[in-house]
Amino acid sequence: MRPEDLPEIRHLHLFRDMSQANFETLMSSSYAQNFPPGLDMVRQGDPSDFLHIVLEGAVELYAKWADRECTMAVVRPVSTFILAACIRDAPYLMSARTLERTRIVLVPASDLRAMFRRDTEFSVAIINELAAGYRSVVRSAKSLKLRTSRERVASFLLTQSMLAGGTSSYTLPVEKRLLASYLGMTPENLSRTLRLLEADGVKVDGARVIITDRAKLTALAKPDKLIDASETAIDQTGSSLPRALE
Amino acid sequence: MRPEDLPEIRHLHLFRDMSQANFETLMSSSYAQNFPPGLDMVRQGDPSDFLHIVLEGAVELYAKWADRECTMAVVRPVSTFILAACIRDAPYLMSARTLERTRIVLVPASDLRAMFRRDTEFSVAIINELAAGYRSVVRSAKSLKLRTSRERVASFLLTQSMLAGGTSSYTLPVEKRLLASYLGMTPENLSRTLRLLEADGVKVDGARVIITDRAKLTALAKPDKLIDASETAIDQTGSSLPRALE
DNA sequence: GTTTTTACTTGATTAATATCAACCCAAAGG
DNA sequence: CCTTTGGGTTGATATTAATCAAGTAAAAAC
Repeated sequence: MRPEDLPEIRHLHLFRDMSQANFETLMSSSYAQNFPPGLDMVRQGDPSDFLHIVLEGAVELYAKWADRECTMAVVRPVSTFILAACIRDAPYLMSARTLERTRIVLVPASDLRAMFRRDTEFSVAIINELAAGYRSVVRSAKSLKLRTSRERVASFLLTQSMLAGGTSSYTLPVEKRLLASYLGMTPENLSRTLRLLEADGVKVDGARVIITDRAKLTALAKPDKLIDASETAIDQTGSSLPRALE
Repeated sequence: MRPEDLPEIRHLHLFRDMSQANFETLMSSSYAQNFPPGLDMVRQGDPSDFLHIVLEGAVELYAKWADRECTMAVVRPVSTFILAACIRDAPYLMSARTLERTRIVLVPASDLRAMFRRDTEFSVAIINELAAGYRSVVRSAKSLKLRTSRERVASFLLTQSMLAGGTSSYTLPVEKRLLASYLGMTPENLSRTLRLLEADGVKVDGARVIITDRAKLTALAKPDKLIDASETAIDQTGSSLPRALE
C-alpha cells in the first residue's frame, strides 16, 4: 500500500473514529491492488474474505439470476463496499466488476470482525454505516415499487442535479446502459423515455443533461426526502463527494 | 409491561447477549401497548422515537409516495422493527399499521443509542441485526429487478413451503391483497397469476396452497440461495419462527 | 337474520415495458 | 488508415402488467 493511501482511508466515517493503533493494525494486514477495466473482482456467492475500499476508478456492483443481470450500484472513490457480507461472514450477494482502471484496498474480513469487538468507536461507526446502507436500499426498493420507470428517470435526473450543486446542467455520471439497468429498465426504454422527457423540462444530449424547466420536471418526479435523499452524513468540510448511483 | 413479556424479548438475538443489568435498564424505560386492528402506529417521515417490538399480533410495514402505497414487510412476533431509523436518529422510511390486535413494546430510541455505546455485546448484536436486515432488503431488490411477477409468485410459494418445513401443503400467511403488494403487483394480477400457475405445479385454493409438482414449480421459480434464503440465524432450539414476508 | 363491507375473482381493455432488428456513430485496435 | 467493436438510438412488434368494470362469496356489522 502506498503511504498516501492511508489518510484517504482514515478519512472515511468508517475508520475516522477508531484508535490510531487499531487502525494501523487493520491496515497492516491489508493490501492495495490495481485492476484493469472490465475485470470481475468479486463473484456473487463467493465467501466474503475482504472488505473492499475503492481508492481510484469505479466499480459496478451487479446481481445475476437465471440468465439475467442487473446493476445494483456504482461505487466511486473513496468508499467501501460489501461491508454487510464481511460482518456476517456470509457469501457476497452481488458481484463486482471494474468500470475503469481501479485501485482497491482489501481488508481481511476476519481482522475486521475481530477488530470491532475490541474498538467501541469502530463498532459504532460500523453500526452507522450499516444502518445507512440498510436505509439506502429501502429507499431504492421504494422507488422501484412505487414509481414507474419514467418517474424513476425523472427523479434520478433531478437528484443528480442537486448532487451537482443544484445546477441545471451537468453530465451523467455513468453510461446510459448502466443507468438503465440501475433504474430497472432496458437501454431501449431509457433512450425512449429520455426523449419523451423533453416535454417535461429536461433534455439529455449524449451525457449532457440540461434541465430546461425545473418546475415541470419536479412536478413529474415528485422528489421525496424519504426516497431521494442520501443517507450519508454531510462532511464537515462540505465536500461530500457526490457518490453516483449509491 | 407484563412480567412474562421480558423473557420473550430477552430471547431475541438483539437482546440475548447484553448484560442483565443493561437489559433491565433498557426495559425499565420501555412500556407495552395494545393496539386494535387497522391502526396506524407509525407514519413515515415521523421522527424515530421508539424501537418497536411485536409481542402479539401482526404489523404491516408499508410505504407511500404520491397517491400510491405498497407493502414492504409483515412483522410477526417476536421481532423488532425500524431499528435502522432509531440508530441513525432519522425519520422512519416506512409507515406501520396493525393487521390484527397487536401487543407492542416501545423502547425509547435515545436509550437504545446510549446503550450500545456502553455494552459491547449489545453493539455486536445490533451490527449483526443491521447487516442481516441490509442483506434481506438487497435480496428483495434483486428479486424485484431480476424476476417477473410470475417468477416472484412461484418462488414465494416455494420458499413458504420450505419455511413450513418442506411440506407440499400449507396456508398463506397473509391476505392475497397484501401478498400482491408485497410482491410488487396488483391483486388482479396475482389472482390471474395463481390461476396460471396451476399449470406449473402449484394450486392455490383460498389461503390453501398445494404443491402438486415440486420439480415443475422449482424449474420455474429457480430458487437461489442468494435471493430466497433467510438472513436470520437459525435458532439453536431449531424453532426459528417462520417470519412471514420478512 | 339481514345488511354492509371487503376480499377476491374474472373479463375486457388500455398502458407500460421488453424484445427483436436495424442502423448510426464514435472510440478502440490493428 | 481502415476495420472492428460496443454504446446508443429508432421502429415494429410482442409481452407483461395495470386499469376499469362487474360480479361473487364470505366475513363483519347492525
